[in-house]
Amino acid sequence: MPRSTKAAEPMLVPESVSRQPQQGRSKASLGRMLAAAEKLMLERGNEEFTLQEVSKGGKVSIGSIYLRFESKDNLVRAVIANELERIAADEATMMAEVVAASADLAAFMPRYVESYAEVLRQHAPLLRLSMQRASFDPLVSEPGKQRAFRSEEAAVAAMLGYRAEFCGNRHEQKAKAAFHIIFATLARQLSLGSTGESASLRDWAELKAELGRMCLTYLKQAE
Amino acid sequence: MPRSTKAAEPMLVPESVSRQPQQGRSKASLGRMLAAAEKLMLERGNEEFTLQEVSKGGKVSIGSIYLRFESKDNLVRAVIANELERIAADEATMMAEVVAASADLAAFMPRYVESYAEVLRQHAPLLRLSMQRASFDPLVSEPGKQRAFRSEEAAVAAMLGYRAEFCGNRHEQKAKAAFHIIFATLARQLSLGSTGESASLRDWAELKAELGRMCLTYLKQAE
Amino acid sequence: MPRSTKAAEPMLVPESVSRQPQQGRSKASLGRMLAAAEKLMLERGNEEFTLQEVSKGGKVSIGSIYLRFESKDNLVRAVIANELERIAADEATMMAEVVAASADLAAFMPRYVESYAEVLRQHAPLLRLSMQRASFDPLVSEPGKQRAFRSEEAAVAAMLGYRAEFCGNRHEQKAKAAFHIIFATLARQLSLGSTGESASLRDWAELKAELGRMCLTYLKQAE
Amino acid sequence: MPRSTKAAEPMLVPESVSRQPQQGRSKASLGRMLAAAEKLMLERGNEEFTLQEVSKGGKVSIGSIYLRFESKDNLVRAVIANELERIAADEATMMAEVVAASADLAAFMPRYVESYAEVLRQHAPLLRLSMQRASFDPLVSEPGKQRAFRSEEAAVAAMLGYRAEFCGNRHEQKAKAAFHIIFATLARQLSLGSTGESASLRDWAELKAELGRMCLTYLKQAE
DNA sequence: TATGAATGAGTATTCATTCAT
DNA sequence: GATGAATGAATACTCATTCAT
Repeated sequence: MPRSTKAAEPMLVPESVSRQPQQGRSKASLGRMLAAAEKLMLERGNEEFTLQEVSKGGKVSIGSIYLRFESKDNLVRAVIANELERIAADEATMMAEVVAASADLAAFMPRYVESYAEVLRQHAPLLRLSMQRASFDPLVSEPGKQRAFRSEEAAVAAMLGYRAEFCGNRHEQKAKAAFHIIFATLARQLSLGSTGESASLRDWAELKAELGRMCLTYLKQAE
Repeated sequence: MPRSTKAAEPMLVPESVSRQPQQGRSKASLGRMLAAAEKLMLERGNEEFTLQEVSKGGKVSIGSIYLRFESKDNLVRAVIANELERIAADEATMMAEVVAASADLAAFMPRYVESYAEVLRQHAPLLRLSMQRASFDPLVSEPGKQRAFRSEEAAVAAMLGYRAEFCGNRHEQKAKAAFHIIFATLARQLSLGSTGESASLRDWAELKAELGRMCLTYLKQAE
Repeated sequence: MPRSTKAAEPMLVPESVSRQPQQGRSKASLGRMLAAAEKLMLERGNEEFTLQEVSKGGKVSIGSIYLRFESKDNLVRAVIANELERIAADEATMMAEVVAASADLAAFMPRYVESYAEVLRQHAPLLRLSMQRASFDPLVSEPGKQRAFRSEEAAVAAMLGYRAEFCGNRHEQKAKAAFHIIFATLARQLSLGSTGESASLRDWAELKAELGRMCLTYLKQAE
Repeated sequence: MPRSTKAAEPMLVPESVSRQPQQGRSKASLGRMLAAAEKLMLERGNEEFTLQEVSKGGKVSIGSIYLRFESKDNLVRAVIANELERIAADEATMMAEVVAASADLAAFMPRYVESYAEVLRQHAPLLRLSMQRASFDPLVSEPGKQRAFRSEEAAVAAMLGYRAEFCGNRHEQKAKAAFHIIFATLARQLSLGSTGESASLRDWAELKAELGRMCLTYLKQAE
């Protein structure tokens, strides 16, 4: 793809890039082509595979792929969209569990950092591909932004559940800042944004601990 | 490049990817080809240009390019290496100025965050390319890590200059954590890691302020 | 079709390319597919359409098309054959009227040229497609020749009805020549043979008049 | 080609579709690719060949073809343009000879018909391809029209050289009509416009004779 | 040194035809 | 009879790299 995309519906749910609701045999073959494509994307990179390979690996004909997807680009987007849906679900579950288990902010913050890190870590490989692609494909970046915004809302809401413990009065603002800083730090450590210069701190576990501590101190003690 | 790299010398100084110390006319034409390549990379992306275009834009023959660089990949790496050197220089200057102007940690932290953000912002476009490429090219990611490590050392040293004000006794560890968190947050906000999901906080200026405040509180008050 | 044709029955009546005498619903759907194909052929060219499109436009399944026609080629031939039948009918009617209305050769010739031109003009679009296809498909060119031969016979017979006025004694030969020249000139002017270089005479009406005059003079006065 | 063409310079001289004036080895390889393409076009039809085949047959690399021609379409156009130039030259020579050898119109007309028929016959195969292509490619049809117009001018001028013998006073008009009728008849007989329904007159030699006679009678005796 | 013409492997996409239902 | 999902062969074009001059 020469780094440009057509008109474009802004949503990246699997339905917007795939073609028809499938069932039975069709659904199975759709699954096989998505799985084959995902495998290749993870091994080689977002676009570094051929449809020939997907056809072979997924035991589907080339024509079948074009029956479901308008283009190779849309196949790539579908793989990403699928993963983003799984992540959103995991994130929601995680957040509910963390809130339920945390009596106060001091319990919440480290647990949240740790759990969020784990969710991201589990999905890191495809998340990385998703973010790489988002850097030039609006059909991926737009819905990605939506999703990030909903993550922020959920996290901010959870923190504000402990607002009685907050210091100062810019509660929401501070919660937002905390979320951004947490996400940025975790993403970087998991090399989501890129691989390059991350992971130089000997102890990643340690950074997570400091991150929780920092946010806790910030929310409770910064004016 | 199909995501693989040959032998691979681990350094990415301009000399390791370029061929020989140039002089006079040769040096000028080397400059023109680097400038032409950089322009194209910024306009289109890391590899989305042809050597034909570099040849035209830089008024150098294709043969000349291969006289200086073993491959197109090495040309790309040289452009990146050049920029990384400029960044390192700017960063060192910036750090010296910030330290000189800051009497205590409360003065240092916000000024450092602000100034570092500015340095990164100025170099963001090529830095973005550099990080994209680092995600699959060890010849870019390895030296990138080195450079990041030196940035960390400098920042940690600067913060430790104010260690008397630190709370607790894990001084170095906390300084390292602060640096990581600052860098990750700034990088993300500048879309260095990718573009996708960044920049959802209304006020980027505000995030920088919070970031400084958070680190300050953390260093001075977290046990 | 890569310019080759199988076995090949030499007739191109609709029955030879279609499969069975249809009736009721089937006949209606046959009509719809022929109409849809004709529409597409006129819009885009002889083969520049897909069966998918015929299926959609004619509200018939792809399978249905293959139930009636052995191949896409035969569908195209059927569209052409249908049109050729319509033309033959129009031509016969036209000829009868012209003869009935013409007392002598001086009345007949211009009227015939004019009327024949009108018949060809009305059918020009499909006639053009027919002739394009005939250039490489014997299944179209062979029956086309038959039809042209019958046109010639009818025209020659009509002219010979006025043989008393002919000069010289190679009556039939001259009538044939006149027919050929008339047909060739009209066909060219209507861009039947191709589009290219036709229609450069300012006044097409004028050319028809000259054509009639020329043939009249030729038949009555050439030795 | 999906039957549409870009902006388009209206001329179809070899220079407008080819890329650079060649010399030496380059010129030879350009010649080989044109010859190979022409051979394939004559065997199969205008576009019914692959560049792979041209590469093999002409002993040139695919890349070389694209070095000379922007597209396969332009290669086809170049083959046609070359032939059109040769035809124009032959036609001019022929016309000069015919005029030089003809004392009066009675000598000129049959000789002209005969000679023009011969020129067209010699070039018939490629001329046929040219006209087929012209039916949908303006880059071929436009210059084709120009060329036809110049043919008309030359023929009309030649006939008017004998205007003293003309009857009536619409001299130019009649000469034009005669040319059109001659060209149309010859073209049709040579199956230039298509193949289909031509050549049904037993004796093609005879038709040419009648054609000459008809035009002669027309010019000298039609009022 | 310097040039830039020549090379040719590699790949997304279309669409006539088949055949299980 | 009717359907339309599945098949997969076939092909124009790009561009990094080489090497004769």
